[in-house]
Amino acid sequence: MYSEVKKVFLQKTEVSEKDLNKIIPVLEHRSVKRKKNILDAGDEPDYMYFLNKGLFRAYTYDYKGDEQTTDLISEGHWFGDFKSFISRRKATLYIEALEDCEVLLLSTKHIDRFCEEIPKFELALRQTIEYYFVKSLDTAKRIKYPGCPAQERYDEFTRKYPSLEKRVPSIYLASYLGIKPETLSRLRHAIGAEKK
Amino acid sequence: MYSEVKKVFLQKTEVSEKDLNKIIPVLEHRSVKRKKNILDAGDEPDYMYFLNKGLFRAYTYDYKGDEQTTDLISEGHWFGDFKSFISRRKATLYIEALEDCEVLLLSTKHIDRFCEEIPKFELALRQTIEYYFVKSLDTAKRIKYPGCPAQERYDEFTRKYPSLEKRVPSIYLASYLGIKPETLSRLRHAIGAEKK
DNA sequence: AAGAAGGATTGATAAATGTCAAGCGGTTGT
DNA sequence: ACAACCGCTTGACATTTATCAATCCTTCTT
Repeated sequence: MYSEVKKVFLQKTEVSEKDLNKIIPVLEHRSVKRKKNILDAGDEPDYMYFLNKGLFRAYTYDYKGDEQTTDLISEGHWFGDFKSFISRRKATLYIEALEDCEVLLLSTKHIDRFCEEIPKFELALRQTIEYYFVKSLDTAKRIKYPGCPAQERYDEFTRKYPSLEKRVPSIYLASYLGIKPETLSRLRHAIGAEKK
Repeated sequence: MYSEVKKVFLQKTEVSEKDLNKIIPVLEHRSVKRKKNILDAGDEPDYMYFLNKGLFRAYTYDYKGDEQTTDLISEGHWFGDFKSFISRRKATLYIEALEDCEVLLLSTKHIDRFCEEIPKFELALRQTIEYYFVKSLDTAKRIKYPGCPAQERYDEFTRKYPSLEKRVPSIYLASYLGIKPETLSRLRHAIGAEKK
């Protein structure tokens, strides 16, 4: 149950085994069924989440009122509405399970306490936020430049996340890539044809 | 010379007047002529910048080798290659003056020292990074969703930064919006016609 | 002041992608 | 098992935007 989150802490941060013994016990556990949301816009910034098993997508509504998938979250990652967490304002994101999921929860209160008590935890938190900062810079870069064909973005995605491509339903992947499902379908088929 | 940076510190952070007296004296000053770069990809993460006067743009090269303007920086803001600064790796951005500029520089060494000596400075730095984090999330959202016409993005820009619209040369604004200069020109003209 | 260079406009055309509509499987629930 | 539904695919067409080329207009240089 906790082996994955321990591994991530030990490999990616400087938090010690001893500190982990304080953190692990306060983690809550939650199962989230497919199609259920673990977070909705308007929720208080009460938790950050760690994904043990399953797959989530984050989405918002665009200027037209249509859902737009902004992020895909796979196992072994901390996630949540970082913007909400940082600013301590209500969430603006929705986060939905694409598969049945197992999640560990760390409350904001505990996070604040650990930041005071465990210097390396504060560092780890900052690094995690920075990681997502850099990721969002890359996302901004990814989405669309004049003349950059959707093909390019799709290829990059399959290169980067080969395993996700099959797990994510086309509608959400298309939205994530900034295209329509029909276009994605055609891209995929065109590739098959190209390779003969 | 330092009134603007003082104002920003006092208004946007909890750094005290007394702390400022330690910070201001170590600020370096640099003039940057139009079309000159204050930062190039490959540079060491040695400084963060504060823009006193003028206008900068940040750019990178896309998959085709074409310049892409990723950011526009106006007076009264801290700027630099945050990704490079956070990770302490060489810069990947280019930052070019669009007008003759006056810049204050704060070295990474001093930043690290102030982080140790002035708790509120560390907080201010984190807040600044978080501000840009949120901004980059919005940028990612801004650029392109399926069916979102360039018009929409252009309108949003003029609403948000009415003063910048006239100062930024069309080629760079177009690139920032993710369209070609010709398209931007047509959009602008179409608006005039619409309003009759 | 004349010429050169670069930016901005305009027009014609082509390419990419969205839209709408229909049909095809596979899954789910009763 | 059957019907209803949902997600995916495919086709025809419309729209948006890029591309290419020509010209105009500033600004800068000499």
